[in-house]
Amino acid sequence: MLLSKSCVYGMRASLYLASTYSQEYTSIRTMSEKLDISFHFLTKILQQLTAAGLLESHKGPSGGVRLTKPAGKISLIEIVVAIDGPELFTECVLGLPGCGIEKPCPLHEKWAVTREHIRDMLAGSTLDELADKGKAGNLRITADGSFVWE
Amino acid sequence: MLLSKSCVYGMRASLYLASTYSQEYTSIRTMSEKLDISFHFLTKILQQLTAAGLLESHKGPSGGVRLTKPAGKISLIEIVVAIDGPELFTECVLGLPGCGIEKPCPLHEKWAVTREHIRDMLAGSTLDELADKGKAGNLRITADGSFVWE
DNA sequence: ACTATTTAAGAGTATTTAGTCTTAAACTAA
DNA sequence: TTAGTTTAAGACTAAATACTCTTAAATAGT
Repeated sequence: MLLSKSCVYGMRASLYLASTYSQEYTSIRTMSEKLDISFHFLTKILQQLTAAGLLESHKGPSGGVRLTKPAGKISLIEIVVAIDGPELFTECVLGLPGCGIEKPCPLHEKWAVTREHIRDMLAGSTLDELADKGKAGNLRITADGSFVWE
Repeated sequence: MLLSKSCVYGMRASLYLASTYSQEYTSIRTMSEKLDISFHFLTKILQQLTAAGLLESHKGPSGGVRLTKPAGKISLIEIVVAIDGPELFTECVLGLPGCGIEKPCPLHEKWAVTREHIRDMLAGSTLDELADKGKAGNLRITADGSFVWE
């Protein structure tokens, strides 16, 4: 699996937030229900995004979370790095510690190219671009396709 | 992590076998020591490659495993699919079941391109190409770099 | 036949990831 | 100030992955 489940859930929730265009806080409970993700688990994941500065949260009634930046300024790679860490883009595909120019593995060069391709794909995908595309085509972000963009 | 540890170990062992150019069986014990991989764990992994038809094994004294095809005819993708399965190349990056042309996720198209890039990289890397490169540059296939190509 | 060697197979353990549950703390509104 | 709502945090459980150990089966050499 390329990305952890936590990471994928974080991406889906971020897309949800991007789709609301709202300055208001969105409650995690609401998101968990619409996205069909366990509330407590989603809470933990969004705490990571909050700690990373991608979201800000507010407690109490009418509290919740919201993006700290315009959705057009947030790309998927920020979410991936915040949750899964930078390892995908820094580590050897054979898992060899310190694999680099000095003493590379046989796959080092090819993997470096592929890795950059993955990074570019994620860095070139902003939340608002994907949310707009999702809205326009009523695309799926839940397993059963039940999610309705607003 | 892109590939499981089992998969990475299977790749390293396959590179080892490719580097020996040998028609003989190589014992798993020897490989486990030179590659610094737990013997029993490596045995299990190589059983998967044997079941997939990439290796053939022989029991008893002077037994072991060997490639069933010339190393130039085996590419990394065969090892990846044999051990990690085809999911990396078939599944949605957001983990949505049945994500496809009919009802895709917002990342579907971009991921399809990236996925093919990864597949091409693995399909275009044969064991003998990598083993030759490893030998020529004394490249690393163990964590401590202690492995010596023969 | 017997013994040593080697892979096969299955049970068992450890670690990581995924997910749940409970309590605390912050906040809003009445 | 009290009650209800919401995120924060930590302990806990479940499942998947990673790894270990034991026994069986096959084989080769004596």
